Amino acid sequence: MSITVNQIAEKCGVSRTTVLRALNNQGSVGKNTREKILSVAKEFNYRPNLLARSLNHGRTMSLGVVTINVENMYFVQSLNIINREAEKRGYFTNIVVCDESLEGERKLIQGLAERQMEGILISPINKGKEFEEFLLSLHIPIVCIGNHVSDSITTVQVNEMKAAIDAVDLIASKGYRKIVFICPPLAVQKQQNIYAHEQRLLGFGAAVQKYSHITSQIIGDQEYLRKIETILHENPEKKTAFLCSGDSYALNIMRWGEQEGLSIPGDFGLMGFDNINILDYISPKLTTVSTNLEGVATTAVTELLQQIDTKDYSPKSIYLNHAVLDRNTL
Amino acid sequence: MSITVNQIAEKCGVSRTTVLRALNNQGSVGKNTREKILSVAKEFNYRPNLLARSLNHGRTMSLGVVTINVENMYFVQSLNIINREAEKRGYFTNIVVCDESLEGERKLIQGLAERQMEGILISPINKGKEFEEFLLSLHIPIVCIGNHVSDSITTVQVNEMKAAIDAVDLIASKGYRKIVFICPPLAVQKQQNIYAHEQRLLGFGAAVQKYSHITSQIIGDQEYLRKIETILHENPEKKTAFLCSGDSYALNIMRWGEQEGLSIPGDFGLMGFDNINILDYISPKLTTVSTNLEGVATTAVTELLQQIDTKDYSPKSIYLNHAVLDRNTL
DNA sequence: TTGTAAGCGTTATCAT
DNA sequence: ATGATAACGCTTACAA
Repeated sequence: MSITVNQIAEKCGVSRTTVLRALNNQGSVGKNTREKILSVAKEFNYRPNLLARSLNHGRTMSLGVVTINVENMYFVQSLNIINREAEKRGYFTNIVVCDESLEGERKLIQGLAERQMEGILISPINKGKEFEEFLLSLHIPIVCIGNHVSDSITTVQVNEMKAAIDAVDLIASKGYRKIVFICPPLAVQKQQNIYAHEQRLLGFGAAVQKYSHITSQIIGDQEYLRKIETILHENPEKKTAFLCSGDSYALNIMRWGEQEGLSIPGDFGLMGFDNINILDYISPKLTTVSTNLEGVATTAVTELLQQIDTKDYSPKSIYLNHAVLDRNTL
Repeated sequence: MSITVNQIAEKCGVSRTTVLRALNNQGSVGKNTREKILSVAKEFNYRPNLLARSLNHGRTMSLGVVTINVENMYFVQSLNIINREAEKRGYFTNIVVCDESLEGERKLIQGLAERQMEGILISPINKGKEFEEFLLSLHIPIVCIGNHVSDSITTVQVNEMKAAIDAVDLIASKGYRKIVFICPPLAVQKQQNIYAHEQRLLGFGAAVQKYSHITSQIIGDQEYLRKIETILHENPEKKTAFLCSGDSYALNIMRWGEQEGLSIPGDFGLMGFDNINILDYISPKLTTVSTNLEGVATTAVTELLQQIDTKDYSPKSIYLNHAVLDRNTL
């Protein structure tokens, strides 16, 4: 605990108002008193208690950011951007990690609200009516990044469905005759928010219909490597590509392919989603879709700060553009 | 803003003391009053203001963690661990990002202290007497992870010097005749805390002396790729290995080698430091040194929490064991 | 130039 | 079973 204004006042034999005036350089203070106050403050390392300050003027100048899991890589890239943007505007950014727990995410959001964060950014793993109501009940500006909870909550995202359609079009244009979509287990949909993946899946379904000569398949479970193996064995002649709803699936497939002595795109085509930053280190260069995380993050903070400023929390849906990155695995 | 205890009291026509008793389920409250209070609280989404609560009993149950840059990968791996460990003990973890700015780091630490964090974890990029005094002046438990500031500040780390010696020994045992150490620009040492790298460099120097048949060289600037090229051209017959003080240098060298059509370890040996988690996705498997981040992080939180509990902030230096990971690039 | 008093929302102590 | 009061550290009128 550092010294308080009251203690300084006592030590200097003046009132705390005077101390405040000296410390904050406002109002007028006698030269001697000012000097004495400042010297005592320095000597005892006076440091304002921001809890007290915030408590009385009702502002903390702090934002909360809930992140799933820092090893996840996806959302992590946004954190620097969010932080930089918030700092420019004088806000302090508090990041908390929910470690993939649905319950944990709720508790953290609650905790941030109780700590009087002025706004919260999330890429939520919770979903559903109850969660929506929970968020709304906080009466704090909240912006969702990537994952959509409800139209009553502001969301910044890319059009994932359209992105998936573009991805399929690219694959089709390269002459593939079979496209397999790899995504998270569909069973978790009931509890967990995988909106982005769902949208991509929808896009995939819509897109493959356009190509009557292309067969399609969906793999939605953890055993995808084994299934891929089967597929490649059963249709050795058919030019097959795997479209992954997430680069990390693609990376695992690359690693597996390497072990099996398969070449990409020689033996099969591969495409990811998200353009996570570790792709820079990986070869061959993965063909993927950039979901414009930088743009999404920047827009999300800007929107959040604007809601705080204007006190207008009316929900918006903001869509940014994605980009198909045609690299070396198709 | 949610409803406050006072407002509930007013609405229910009772005193705030009674409201508190009802909300916290302690003391005795009449059945009717209790029900009324609880229903009003629920209706208006009562949420305790933790700023006020903390102000009152002087505890925030929050820890601050300062991270350099989430793209950096090195420290990021610890964040989940820190968070998990702190949560077990009932603490809330606030992560802030300093974005590689020396000034930023100081400001953030200050900000965390002003927000009454009960303890702070840092892998500091600042160094020197002044910074040390700054940290000490906060009178808050602080634990440094990896980078050392001064013996007056508790630090949890591995013996980097010994680790570097072990690395050199491994390289020597594989028959290399020239070892080149790649590290950050030495010019930044004056301002920036690169203690771990300095220690590794010292270890490197000490180790190569033991081998009279091995020549050594140190590259401490950004142009290392060009210099490596020159070295390989000039001594084509000499078996050369590059020991990098950080896996990301090694990854860049791998990428470059690939572009140049060089094979590892065929054309040169390569070894990194830290065992960052993206190595899992990279092939060939990089030979490196694990600096036991998990252990360091766990120990750091535990130590921090202990200091908070016991109110004994006396500085310690805690060393954990490293492990040389002999994989496929030597 | 300096001080007094009330208030932010919560809690703890001591009454009734 | 309920309430009054002071306190945490800071801010902001409003005096003097």
